[in-house]
Amino acid sequence: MVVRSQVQPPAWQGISDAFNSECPAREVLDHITSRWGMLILTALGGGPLRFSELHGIIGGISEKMLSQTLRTLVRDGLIARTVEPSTPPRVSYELTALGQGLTESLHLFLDWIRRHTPEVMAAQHSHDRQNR
Amino acid sequence: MVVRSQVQPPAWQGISDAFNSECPAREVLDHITSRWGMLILTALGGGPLRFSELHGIIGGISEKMLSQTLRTLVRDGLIARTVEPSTPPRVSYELTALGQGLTESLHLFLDWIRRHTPEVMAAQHSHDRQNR
DNA sequence: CAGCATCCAAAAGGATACTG
DNA sequence: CAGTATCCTTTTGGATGCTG
Repeated sequence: MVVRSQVQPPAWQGISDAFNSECPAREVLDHITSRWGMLILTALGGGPLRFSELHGIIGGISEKMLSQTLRTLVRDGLIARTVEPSTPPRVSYELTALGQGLTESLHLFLDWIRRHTPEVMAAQHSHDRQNR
Repeated sequence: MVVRSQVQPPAWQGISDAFNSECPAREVLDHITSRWGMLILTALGGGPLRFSELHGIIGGISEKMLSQTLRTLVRDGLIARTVEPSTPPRVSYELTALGQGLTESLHLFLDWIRRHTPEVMAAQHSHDRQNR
């Protein structure tokens, strides 16, 4: 998942460590900003949800990718998985304290997107007219 | 780039429109959180940079992906491309007003990652020991 | 320098079928 | 219900070579 570039200087210091492809922060960034990671984390911001609820809320995700992304995020300590041993089994996912802190900055980011998507669409159309 | 799922209800209303795979906000989200988009936008937060400077700063990116991602972000109106007609040509990229606003929430997000990467790594190792 | 075009390898991701 | 396993398609992305 992390690109290993051999030509990096040994102790690169920049605006963010994530610029360094060797840094573990880059892996964390990749997990969170993966195609479905951000949507899953944001969905759980409203409280615990079960597998099928997540599947219903997030449009277009396959069961495979939901389960796969959840596993990664659970391993990262951002999401907790709870199993109620019943039949049928009830499995719910919720943000850990760590994940909770993350989603606060995440919400600001998604809010920005929601508010400014019209401007971006306008820019796209304007750009497409230029290059016709 | 956007997944077209036909079973979405016509007027889905959720926490964020990005949950709807039909919504243009999802495309904007994908562009920004694409593998290199976030790093490029953050790098430009410090001021205008030329193509080769970006290539040097962002570890592991190929010229192809840099150029491709830049084109998308320019089309989205987040980045401006300026050409000085000289030989050799000097092309510089900088954030537009729109892109500037975005990077503010982006910085909060990357800051969180930088501060909490150690906790995530600890969680990963703890999780790996559990499932050994 | 700042790229685009082409080709190819690798990874991501979807559909389907199946399990406890 | 909550997944896993398999297969297969699509997408991503790197390497290389070429251009104004």
